[in-house]
Amino acid sequence: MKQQTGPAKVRPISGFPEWLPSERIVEQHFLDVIRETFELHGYASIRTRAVEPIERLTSLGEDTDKEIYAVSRLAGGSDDSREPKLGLHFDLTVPFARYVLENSGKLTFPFRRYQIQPVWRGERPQEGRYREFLQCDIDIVDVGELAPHYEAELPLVIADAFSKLPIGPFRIQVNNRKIPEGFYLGIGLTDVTSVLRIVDKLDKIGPANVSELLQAAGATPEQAQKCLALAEISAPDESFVERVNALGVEHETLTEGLAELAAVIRVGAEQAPGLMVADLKVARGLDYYTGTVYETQLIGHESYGSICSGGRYDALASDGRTTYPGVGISIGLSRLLAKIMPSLSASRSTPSCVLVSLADETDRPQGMTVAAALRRRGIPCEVAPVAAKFGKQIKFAERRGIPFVWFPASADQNNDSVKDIRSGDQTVADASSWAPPAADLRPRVVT
RNA sequence: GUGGGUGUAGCUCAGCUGGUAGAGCGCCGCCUUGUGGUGGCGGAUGUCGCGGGUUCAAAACCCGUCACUCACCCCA
Repeated sequence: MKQQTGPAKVRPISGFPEWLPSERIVEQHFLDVIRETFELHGYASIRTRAVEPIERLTSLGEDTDKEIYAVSRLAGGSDDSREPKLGLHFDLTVPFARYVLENSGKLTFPFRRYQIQPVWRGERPQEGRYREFLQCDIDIVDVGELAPHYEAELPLVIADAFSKLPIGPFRIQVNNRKIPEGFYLGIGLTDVTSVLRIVDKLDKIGPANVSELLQAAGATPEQAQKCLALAEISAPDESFVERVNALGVEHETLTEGLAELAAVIRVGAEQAPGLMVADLKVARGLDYYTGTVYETQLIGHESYGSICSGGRYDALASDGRTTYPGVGISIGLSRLLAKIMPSLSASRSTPSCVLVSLADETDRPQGMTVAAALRRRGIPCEVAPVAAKFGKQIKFAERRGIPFVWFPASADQNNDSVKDIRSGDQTVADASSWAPPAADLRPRVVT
């Protein structure tokens, strides 16, 4: 047996990102804003377990199962074989659909909920693509029928949240699955999924390559041309309907999709001009979507992909007798932050606003009393780790970005005083009444 | 899963055709005998990813392996 000389070297695990304290402050700010906004719009919070029976996760599409992380006891023996095999959820919509079925008798419909949790996908990581990441999800489900106006509501909620965050300009692209589906069927292409998948690459590989791939998949040059013509349609208003009609393809599903998308875009144009764009190439990977689909890109970072996606699903939650159609959209918070974190920072790496200094270790009780008085009034603070030269204690605060150092009264100073170490200003202060400027109370996100 | 790139100090990296490790930043101490930031002086830190091979000699060359990373696939 080989002798272990020391602990194994610690290493990051690819695809499982972790933030430093100052970055986590930024993330928490985003979480606070998103949560407040969701609640402002009346969404109730739920949390679901991390695992679902693998069967439930895989019943939705062929592509998903290879991404699922299985969960089992390390020492699981034969007595475990009766339990369902478990997997970590890869999104929040599937667990939510299960939760609705399980609690349908206790929920009131239409039910609107938000859910902020990690999800797991066993993919090869890349920039902005992780194996564990945070999603912030809102969904609305109803019994039997779901009013179409909800499909316009969700992007407006997202826009409200994003407008309060330092992420720059963004655009929500909306499409309706029925449009490409009806269109492809209308021109005689029956493998809708494959065609969608190819057309989805348009931005990345260009029209010529898309055409080539389509023809390799069995389309005629004319069919490929039509697909491209449809995919290239994009409009901030209902004008896309005429442009589609001008292509001269007729199909019942297409007509339905056009009407539905037009309704969503109309509301968007009224309530939030410039936010939504009808973009007929948007496809969305997950195949449980049946109508409206959303993607969101940061303007100027289009090739980064979508940072917030979702859509309408009519058949995801069904117990055989009753169906609960829903519509949802999810912020890929980890992906969003990965892109913009380099341009952001926290004003300090700790919540502490004040460091209470100690002239001598015997003064610690006095320092703790000062700290308690500050905390009673909501001022985050901590007492110096050791009594040291004041210069060292100031440096301790400075390295963490703590803006104030408190000096308790001493033999040569009758009063407590507090120093703003950024300006150097020091004033006499009383722990029962002094307060920092509001802007300094909590760490801020700065751009 | 497939293909490319990279692994040297806490961080960013240098290290030529082999001669057993360096810089900047950061960190610590002192100048500064209880109020920091600038400046000066001094200091600590590496299984050179891991295992094997070639060689008198390997961070360097060869083989393997692992990790990270980029692209494909797919997606937030």
